[in-house]
Amino acid sequence: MSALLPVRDTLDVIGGKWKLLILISIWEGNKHFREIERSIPKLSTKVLSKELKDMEENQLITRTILNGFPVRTEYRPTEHSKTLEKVIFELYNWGVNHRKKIFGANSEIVSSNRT
Amino acid sequence: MSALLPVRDTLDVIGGKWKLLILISIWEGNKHFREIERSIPKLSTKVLSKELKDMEENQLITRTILNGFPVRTEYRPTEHSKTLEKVIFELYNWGVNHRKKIFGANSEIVSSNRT
DNA sequence: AGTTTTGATTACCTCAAGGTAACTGATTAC
DNA sequence: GTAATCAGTTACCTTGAGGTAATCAAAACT
Repeated sequence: MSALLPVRDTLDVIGGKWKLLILISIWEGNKHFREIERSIPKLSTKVLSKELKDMEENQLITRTILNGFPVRTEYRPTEHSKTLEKVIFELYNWGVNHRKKIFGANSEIVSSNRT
Repeated sequence: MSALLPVRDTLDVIGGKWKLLILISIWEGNKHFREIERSIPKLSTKVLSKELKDMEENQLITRTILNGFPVRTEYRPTEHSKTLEKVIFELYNWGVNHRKKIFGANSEIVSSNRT
């Protein structure tokens, strides 16, 4: 069944290692390239650059170049990006519940095997 | 922020190319290995085998071996798996909306560049 | 004996996401 | 002139998900 296409679309938009972290960083108020980069440990400029492009294409953020002294770019979240909050909340919710189901009581202790 | 850990968990469980297709196939009533395999074009036995194991670990399905003639295994969806329906619906919903936003009117025509 | 069907496992290959690191170009400050 | 800061780009490498194909074991049928 390809009623799954829209699901795939969504997963493409928020999937991958960095997209959500970057989006949240921008939601939190980080506007400039280096600012966002510094707010996320281990994130490289190459990956950030690519992800920001993707996110702009998907209309999750806007990019504005401020001409001036040491050249600044400003990234801002769109209203459209805010509609993701509900989706993310559902994913979060299910995840919390799933952890309880799988690990029981000690959900916090087990499985910190992710970067 | 690692409040994203549960989100990652959820994405791990439903992410990847095949997991949702397999889950839906089982939801639809397919019970046996070959039956599931045949219901999903291009899915190889190796991948199916691996995904079914993952899904069993994540308590989305149960596996029962029926001893008999040409050995049969029975896969069945759990109640826990049903709690994913809401999540999938949200992903679907957002995806549909996103398509409209990005492609406008001709959402159906554009971007069938996925297998 | 040989083929078919079930449910897999194993070895090998491919490809894209992501990681590493060096470099560009513009401008201001030292 | 040299360094620093901003916003990237480019070339190269690594890793893991997934694809391909052969093989295994057990029983039933022919």
